[in-house]
Amino acid sequence: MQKQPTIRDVAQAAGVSVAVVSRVLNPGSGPVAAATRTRVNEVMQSLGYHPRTAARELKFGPPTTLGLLLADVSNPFFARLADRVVQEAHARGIQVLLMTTQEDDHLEAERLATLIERRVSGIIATPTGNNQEIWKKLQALGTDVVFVDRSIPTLPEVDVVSIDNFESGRSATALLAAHGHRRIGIISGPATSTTGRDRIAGYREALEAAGLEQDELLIRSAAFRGAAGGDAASALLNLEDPPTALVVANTAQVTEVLKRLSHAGIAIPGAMSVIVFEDSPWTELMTPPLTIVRQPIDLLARHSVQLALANTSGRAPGNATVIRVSAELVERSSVARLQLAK
Amino acid sequence: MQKQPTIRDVAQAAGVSVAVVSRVLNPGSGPVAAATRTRVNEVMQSLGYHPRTAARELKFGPPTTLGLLLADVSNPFFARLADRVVQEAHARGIQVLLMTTQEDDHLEAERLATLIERRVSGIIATPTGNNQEIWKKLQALGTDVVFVDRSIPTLPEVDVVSIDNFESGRSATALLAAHGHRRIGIISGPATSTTGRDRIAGYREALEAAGLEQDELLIRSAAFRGAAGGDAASALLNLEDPPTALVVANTAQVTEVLKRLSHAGIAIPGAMSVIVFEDSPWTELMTPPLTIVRQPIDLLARHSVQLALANTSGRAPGNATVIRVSAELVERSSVARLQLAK
DNA sequence: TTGTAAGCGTTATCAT
DNA sequence: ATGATAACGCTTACAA
Repeated sequence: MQKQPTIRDVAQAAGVSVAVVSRVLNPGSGPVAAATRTRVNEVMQSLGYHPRTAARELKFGPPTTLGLLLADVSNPFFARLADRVVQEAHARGIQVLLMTTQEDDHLEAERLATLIERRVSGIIATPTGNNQEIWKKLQALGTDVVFVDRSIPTLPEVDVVSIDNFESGRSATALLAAHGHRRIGIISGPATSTTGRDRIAGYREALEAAGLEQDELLIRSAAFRGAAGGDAASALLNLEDPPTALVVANTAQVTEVLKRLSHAGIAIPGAMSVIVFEDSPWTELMTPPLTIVRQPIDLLARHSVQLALANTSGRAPGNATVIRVSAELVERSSVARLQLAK
Repeated sequence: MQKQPTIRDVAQAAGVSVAVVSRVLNPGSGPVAAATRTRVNEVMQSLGYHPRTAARELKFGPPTTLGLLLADVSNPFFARLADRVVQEAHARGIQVLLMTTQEDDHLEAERLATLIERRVSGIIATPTGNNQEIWKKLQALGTDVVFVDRSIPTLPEVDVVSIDNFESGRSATALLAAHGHRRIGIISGPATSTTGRDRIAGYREALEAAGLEQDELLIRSAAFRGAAGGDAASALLNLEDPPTALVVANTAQVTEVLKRLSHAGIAIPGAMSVIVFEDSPWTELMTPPLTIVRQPIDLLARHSVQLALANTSGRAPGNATVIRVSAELVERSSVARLQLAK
């Protein structure tokens, strides 16, 4: 346990002033003789000197840290997003403070408070939907806020990066309709989430285009986490006229749904066609391999980091950047033509 | 974009000195009249004041940030570990700086450098195995370093939290031997990783206990990431006397291995029994449900955070804390009795 | 090319 | 109970 050397120690040991040391630390900041530079560098080396970030940040606001506020990192989708965001950020010399909300807006508020205190330059978040005043304040403070995956409709001034949920919901549903299904169920996130809302809108559009009747009973909003997805599945199965096809619009819910189907002895795709929003490697290893909507996580991450670092602080209100990347419908074997024979 | 109010602004607006404001900010630090306190609080509220962490950190070394340096967050095991670590840390008011190495020791060195500059109080890491001097230096600097999941044998002075890899490898292998298998293959991490090393040691022990011959050809070390696991599987299958059972000792490799088996038309568990170190929900949904070694991620996370925050800086060398939690062998259906009939 | 000194926002030690 | 004021480690005019 040794005491950390400061810039002053280095200066003294090298026989120069702190200003000189600072200049060799930040190259562009001023002239320094080549000989002095190497000498100072040597001293830093031998002393094991490392400039202290906290002290640096004190001078100018630090565009050196990004907040990443996710619902839940144990969800593979968010985990991979985090992985990519971290890599993108590091490539630009930016560090990432990771926080989770567990979909709890109270926790979210707490996290945002510490993010404010840290004066992070940008925040990439999957917002719970509440805490709107805080988000506004953050922006007013000059923080670059980017919503990823979902957004808050009543906060149009915030940048958003997500897939085209409407189109994804539409095309998934259309695929099922094209296979002859007339009773198509959809399990989606909470009604407050734009993700769920847009996917359901796309779903409705597809039904209409296919001339199918819309039945509100077939539309289930379930919490993102926990067993809610499974409960929704059970409810659908217990309908007097149950669906023959399912769009499961959330990663965390898929496993629950599949468990229920399996327990109920409902075969995929024989008795039930399934499409899921998910892209884990294991979807391909299932029996049968699952037809999925693949989200381009790399793109989501790249755009998010880019926006969060854009320093668009002083822009006119109303012109938020909205980036919608298209998701890919990957057809495998969990969707089959409807068996007309009962 | 408004300028952030400082403690001085608050003091002025409240008609008091900065010292008083500081005292209401840090309750135990000194007396302040109840009336003044509420007035100051009101002013802070209306001004939207938030104390700046960077300035605080400048004074005393900040036990307020933890570095979490993982190989890869897209790996579900690490992702869930990250999730738990973040929650544990937040519960104690600590923030987490997330970094990844991609198993690249050069990247690791860079990340460690920034962690040093940030003066984090502790680091939880899955080390690549190199950069030993840097780890030592970190400790000398008083940083609480904790290796999780794996460790570096030549760095015995670092705290470690992991499952009992030896026992896990042993019991998994013993289970296969008990099912009559005599040719048991193991695919593990790189030989440099303690994780792989210990699991293989346990594997050997089990073979010996069962009176089975050890064949080095059945032991495959493969890189943690990429398709290496699949290649190892192929190599094993091409042996003149191929194994009838497999222990796959790494999360990321499992999917690759299963793909190869599937492509080769080798049925599980009919033609090949399989045990994997993995605990994603999907292992249960596979056909057949996979027999797994389940790692108690919660415990790993909790102990790691605890150690990383223990501030054991000044302890005598040599008495590093090593915590081994036991993993659970969950028997499902991917292990079957060896079919003697060829 | 190098050195001096004044901040950055906060806490802590004195006095008052 | 409150108020000046000196740190903390670094950057940056401005001087030399």
